[in-house]
Amino acid sequence: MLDENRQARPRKRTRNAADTRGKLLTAARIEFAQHGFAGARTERIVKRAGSNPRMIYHYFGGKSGLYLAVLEDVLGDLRKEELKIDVEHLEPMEGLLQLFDFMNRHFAANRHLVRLLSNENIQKARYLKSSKRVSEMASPVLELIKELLLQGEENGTVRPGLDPLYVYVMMVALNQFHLSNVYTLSVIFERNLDTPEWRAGQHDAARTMVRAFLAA
Amino acid sequence: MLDENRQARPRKRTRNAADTRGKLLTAARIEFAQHGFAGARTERIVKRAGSNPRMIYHYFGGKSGLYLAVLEDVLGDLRKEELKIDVEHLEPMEGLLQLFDFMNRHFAANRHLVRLLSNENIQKARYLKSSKRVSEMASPVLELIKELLLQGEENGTVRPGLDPLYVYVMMVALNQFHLSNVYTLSVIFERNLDTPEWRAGQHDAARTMVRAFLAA
DNA sequence: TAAGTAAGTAAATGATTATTTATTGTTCAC
DNA sequence: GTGAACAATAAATAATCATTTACTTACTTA
Repeated sequence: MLDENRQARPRKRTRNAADTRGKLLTAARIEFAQHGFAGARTERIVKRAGSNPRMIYHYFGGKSGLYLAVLEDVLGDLRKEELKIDVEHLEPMEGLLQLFDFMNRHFAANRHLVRLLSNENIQKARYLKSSKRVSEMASPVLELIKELLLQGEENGTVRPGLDPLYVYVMMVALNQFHLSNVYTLSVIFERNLDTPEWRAGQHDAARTMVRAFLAA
Repeated sequence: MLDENRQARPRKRTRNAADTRGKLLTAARIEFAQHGFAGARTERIVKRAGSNPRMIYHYFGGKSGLYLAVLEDVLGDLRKEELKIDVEHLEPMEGLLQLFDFMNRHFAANRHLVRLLSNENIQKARYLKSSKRVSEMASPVLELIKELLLQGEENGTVRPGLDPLYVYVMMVALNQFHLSNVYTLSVIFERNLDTPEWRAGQHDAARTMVRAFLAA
């Protein structure tokens, strides 16, 4: 059986553009998240995708093009999820907290997103800047926060005069920081913070914090 | 004049171990912060330090050794600053808020620290783990927070039952996130967040948040 | 069914870059 | 002052890696 594959292996060559492209994209997402742009190796990407180097050029024009595609892909996913959020019918405070929980879930479930953004920041958003699709990615969540804050202000349940962008950034900070910094924190404090328990505790504390801040 | 330097330039060779080592370290700090480990180029480091490649091996054993030295150096600086903090004589709440302000100042003034940690996290603290000096770096701030929380709990000015580590991590998160993520945030929201004004506003909001959270 | 185009493979290439080698200059202890 | 150890330089080397070239195989459609 093995001998059959050993030397020649005619390797019935399938031909499926969408599939190959998709596999490269997924493999690249993992590689870039794990090593950053400069640390990523095309060879590893290609190997994981079960393809070969030439295909990166065929579909994406090169390593940079592939990287940008990954970035757009991942941010697109976030956007898609965000559009599903339905909190406008809730009490403002409850709505804002559910938004917070949504972020928490999304980031926890998409660690590569956090890593990719972290890496992209180190390079001062060099690649993201060159994306023609950025405008599509502006978070609809900001608008949502704005409305909820306004409603809450009106019915007296939310602290007045808050700037939506600050609120958004702080929410993301509290949900993302512990994820993107678990490793160094764990080493420095000689304690493994990369556990579901710790994350649950941190989310709890963070949620309390947000509520205390938003309350009138 | 120019001709004199042109071809031979005997280049009176000075000999100063501490100085050369220091210059390499500083140049490396900038380079690694700007490009991450994989993206950093020894050639650029050496050029900026006015030295030459061989010296990296002479003093640090190689690129990895230099990187680790930078990391330890930067964290050592943080530690040194932290030991100067004197807030134990203050009211607990005031003390905690001043701690928060200290962090804000330190991170804002040491952007490379933020970047280096960010990059180190992408690699899952690979190099930091191998440091023999990590134990020296455990932040004394954690103990400080613990004491202040206790005092505040006793005199009824601070919310009881808070875990110092969560408090610490959230404080760092609120002070660091907007720094390590300015670039992507700026692109996504099509608005320059890398300004003193924006940072001041964010610090203000964050401070209010911390106070609201800590209050009894 | 033949021609043309897209998808896929294998291997070479060429650039970049960390690391070494070989050598020279400087300092300091004795 | 001499020699041993250290510091510095320049140039070579060896490894790594993105990118190309040349070629083969599958699919489409006219």
